Amino acid sequence: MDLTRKSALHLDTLFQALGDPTRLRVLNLLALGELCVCYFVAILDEPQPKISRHLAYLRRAGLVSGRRDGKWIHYRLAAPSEPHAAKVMESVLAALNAEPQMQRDRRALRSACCASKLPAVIADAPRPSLRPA
Amino acid sequence: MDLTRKSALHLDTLFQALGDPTRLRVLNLLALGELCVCYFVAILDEPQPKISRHLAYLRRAGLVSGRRDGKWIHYRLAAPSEPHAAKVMESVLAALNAEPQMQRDRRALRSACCASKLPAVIADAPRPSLRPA
DNA sequence: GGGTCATATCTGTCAAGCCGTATGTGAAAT
DNA sequence: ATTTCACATACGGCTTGACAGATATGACCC
Repeated sequence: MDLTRKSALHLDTLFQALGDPTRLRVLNLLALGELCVCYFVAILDEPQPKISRHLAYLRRAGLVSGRRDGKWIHYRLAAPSEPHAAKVMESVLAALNAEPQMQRDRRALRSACCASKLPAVIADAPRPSLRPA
Repeated sequence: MDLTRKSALHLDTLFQALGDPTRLRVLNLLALGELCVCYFVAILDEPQPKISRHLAYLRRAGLVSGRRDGKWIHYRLAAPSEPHAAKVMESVLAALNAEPQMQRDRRALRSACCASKLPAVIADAPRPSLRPA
């Protein structure tokens, strides 16, 4: 499996990748910093195969890249190389920031991260280091 | 038929609407000003039903609105009401501006507009008044 | 080695999207 | 009234995408 990002990112394929609510929720969380898969599963409360499929889609579209770390795979945002596309992504993340659902997700991630006792699914996973609010 | 724009424009549906090359080409031309359908057909060199279908899609997504004028129907961009979504659209149009294909389309429209002799398909249509370059 | 955990992929099903072709509609012209 | 013009929509076929559920991979631990 190739965990690095793929490709050219023509604008229409970029938008296809953005055209799904689950993928937007994933990107929204990634804006806070690198995360491993189990965090998406826990925070978004979706089945693991569903999360993995959407991550693979985002990877093929070149929007995220993954890095293996023992049992875990950490994903991070991959800024598009084309500067205008990067600008678009910037405004997209800003727009996500304003949505109530996305704000809830971010809050959930932040509090899960600092909690003394974690839910079982992510108890052993390496703690992400989130961007400061 | 309802030619006005529709609706709520949640971000994922916005991006679904942007996820097709023909629709991006249509939006790119509309950035120059209001246009009637036959101009899209002529400039993009695509069959008329195909253009109409994509215009209907954009209309349902709330990105364009139409106005009847005798036999012709003029379409224009409809800026999203939500300010962050409007920002996104702004950066999208800027990104389109940078693509060679889109630049070709715009040049083709500009020269078609000022030509003394028009192709038959748009010869009788009202001349659009484009934004200055 | 086997077992377990985190993650990825396969399988089958269903809805949605895109296309070309054919046909419908509404306004103008004859 | 019939025709014509500009545009919209309906129909059928093909492709893509989303999902749930089951299974495979790859790293770690015993």
